[in-house]
Amino acid sequence: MSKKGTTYDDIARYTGFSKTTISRYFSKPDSVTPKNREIIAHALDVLDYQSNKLAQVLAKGHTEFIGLLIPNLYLNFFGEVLRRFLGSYEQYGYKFIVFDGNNKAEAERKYINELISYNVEGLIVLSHTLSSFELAGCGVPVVAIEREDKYISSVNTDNYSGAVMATELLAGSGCDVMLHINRSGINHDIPAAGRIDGFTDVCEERGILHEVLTYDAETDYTHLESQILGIVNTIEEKYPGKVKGIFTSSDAIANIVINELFRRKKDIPGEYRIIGFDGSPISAQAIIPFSTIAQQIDKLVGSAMELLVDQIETARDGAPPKEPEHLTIEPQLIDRATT
Amino acid sequence: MSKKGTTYDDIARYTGFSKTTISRYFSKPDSVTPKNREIIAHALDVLDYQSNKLAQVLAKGHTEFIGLLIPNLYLNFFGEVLRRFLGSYEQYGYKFIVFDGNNKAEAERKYINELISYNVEGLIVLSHTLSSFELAGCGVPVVAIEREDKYISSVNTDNYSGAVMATELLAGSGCDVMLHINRSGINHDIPAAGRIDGFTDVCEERGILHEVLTYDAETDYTHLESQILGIVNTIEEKYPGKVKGIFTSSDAIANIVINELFRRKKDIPGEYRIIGFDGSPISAQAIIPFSTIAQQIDKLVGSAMELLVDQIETARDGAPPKEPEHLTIEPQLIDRATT
DNA sequence: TTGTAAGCGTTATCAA
DNA sequence: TTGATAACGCTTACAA
Repeated sequence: MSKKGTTYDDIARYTGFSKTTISRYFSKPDSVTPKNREIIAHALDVLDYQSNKLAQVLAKGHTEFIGLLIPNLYLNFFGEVLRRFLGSYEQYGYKFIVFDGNNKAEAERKYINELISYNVEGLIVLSHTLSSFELAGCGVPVVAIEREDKYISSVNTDNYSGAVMATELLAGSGCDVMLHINRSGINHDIPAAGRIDGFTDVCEERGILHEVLTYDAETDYTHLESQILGIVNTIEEKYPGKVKGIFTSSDAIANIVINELFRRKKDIPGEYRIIGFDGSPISAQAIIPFSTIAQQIDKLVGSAMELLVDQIETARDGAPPKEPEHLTIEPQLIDRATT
Repeated sequence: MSKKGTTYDDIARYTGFSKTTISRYFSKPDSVTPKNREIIAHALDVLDYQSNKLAQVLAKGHTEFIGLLIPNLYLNFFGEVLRRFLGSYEQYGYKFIVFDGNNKAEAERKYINELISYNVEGLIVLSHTLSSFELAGCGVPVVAIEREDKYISSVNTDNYSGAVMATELLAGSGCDVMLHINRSGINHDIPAAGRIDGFTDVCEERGILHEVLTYDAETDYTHLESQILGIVNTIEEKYPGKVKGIFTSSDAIANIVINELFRRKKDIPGEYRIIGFDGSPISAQAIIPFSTIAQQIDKLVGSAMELLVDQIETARDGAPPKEPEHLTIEPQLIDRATT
């Protein structure tokens, strides 16, 4: 360290005490006489002491670091999640080392290794590139959020129940046909698959005409937009004159749909009724603030931290790891002008 | 550490070499015979060795940690900035410990102390709560982005030139009156003040009727929106029938203005011409994708990293800190349908 | 209440 | 090419 670097040794020399006493001044102040405490406090001040957590960590064994693996920050959802985790510092005292894996498996493996070698005590994983099986074997507690989670603990939004709420809201208002827009090739083991199932189940139960329309994994916004505009065309052509209820798998998509319908001067919520998913800011900032199924991000994050901290603490005690635990957070219906 | 924790000692014992040789195997492989290298490699594999960077750091003195202090992640700008910093890992190898100070000075001080005690080698500061004077005294190199920067190095968008571009674009298209919307009480020592100056200077130079309209620091989106809607009313009442050029200090505000004017079926870009600032996604996703002055976030971040890494390296050599350096990045005009 | 000494997992400096 | 040995800054028995 080329920095100042006042150490316990310096304080000890300056005060005439031993290193141990200085250490105890911090860890067990009561075991030092008030008078000596003052002496040490003074020395600390004079020598401008800055604690060195890293040395502390090495000696003691826990870093209070948590590794955070996110897929991107472009989507508001992940930014919001990250913000809550960072904010949890006040409550839990864990610091976060964040990596953006960019959906590249090799990169994510590398980052996990980096994280492990910095002795992170746990991992929060939001990216979906690596299998939970692989993650389970990385040597530290792992908690997943909204991703495939067979072999690791996780916290997920109850996507199925959210989809049911959305679909029932639309169905209840008497739509002639129900449409759901989602990405193609959604695998059944990821939580978000519940959005499709919930939609389909409600429609079938009620015997309403319905269809799931899909788009390919987007490369960027323009690509996504052009695909969605294509879907809007399809809908217009296929269901003219009918009252259409549209449930989109994200707010970003709902926004594109609403913009286009608004430009075409369609009647919302007369001919079209629309509801998104996520509860991201765009739902409130769109040309028509729209209804959405809001994920309770604070609860997702809060539960994830509780799960992880609990596992970290049992790991510290040398106890064997517990069975993976899966928590579920209910989403909330935000009813706005589009339904 | 309750974890596996294979160490050089274990490898040494297993192979019959000394700790030193194991260390050298990693740092100077050439100084170990190929044959012995194989032996060690094999032991590493068998014992499932995971390197311990923390111990390495303690011994060698640099952490390759950079502390990042951001004001929030709600604004897309900061999320995007964070994303680029995280992405710079590939190039520079620095890890980031991120804190969200939430604009609370006490919290930020505390976080800086935390960061220092984790031996971060440098600090990137985007939050604007603490003075650059205070930051300059924190003992490690600091680089600021888009904030007051008198006593520390910094990278800023050329806000003045961006405002000039925006204003000239509007003025050149023949507006009767020019309006600029910005927050009230902008201090003159922050870079963003250039947005007002650029606007005013161009208008005065060209002798165009102009006005700066301000709103109070927002508490949340709804609060901001209601203030902006008030401003839109003012504009409508004050300048009926005139061709109005509006330059807003952010894309978020431009979006609110455009939504409202669109709802009121105003002619854009006939009666109203609008340009935002930032280049955030909303400018492309709005009901009318709008013109904006885009900050080149990749360049801001790239330059900040170069500045900081340079300072970190001179600090490692024990050299005295250099004079603060101030870099400026030109923003880019994105010309869309609203101008 | 205080001090001694060993240890945490590396790297660095000498010798051999 | 390899190995002792002493750091790095702190914690933690165990003694005093």
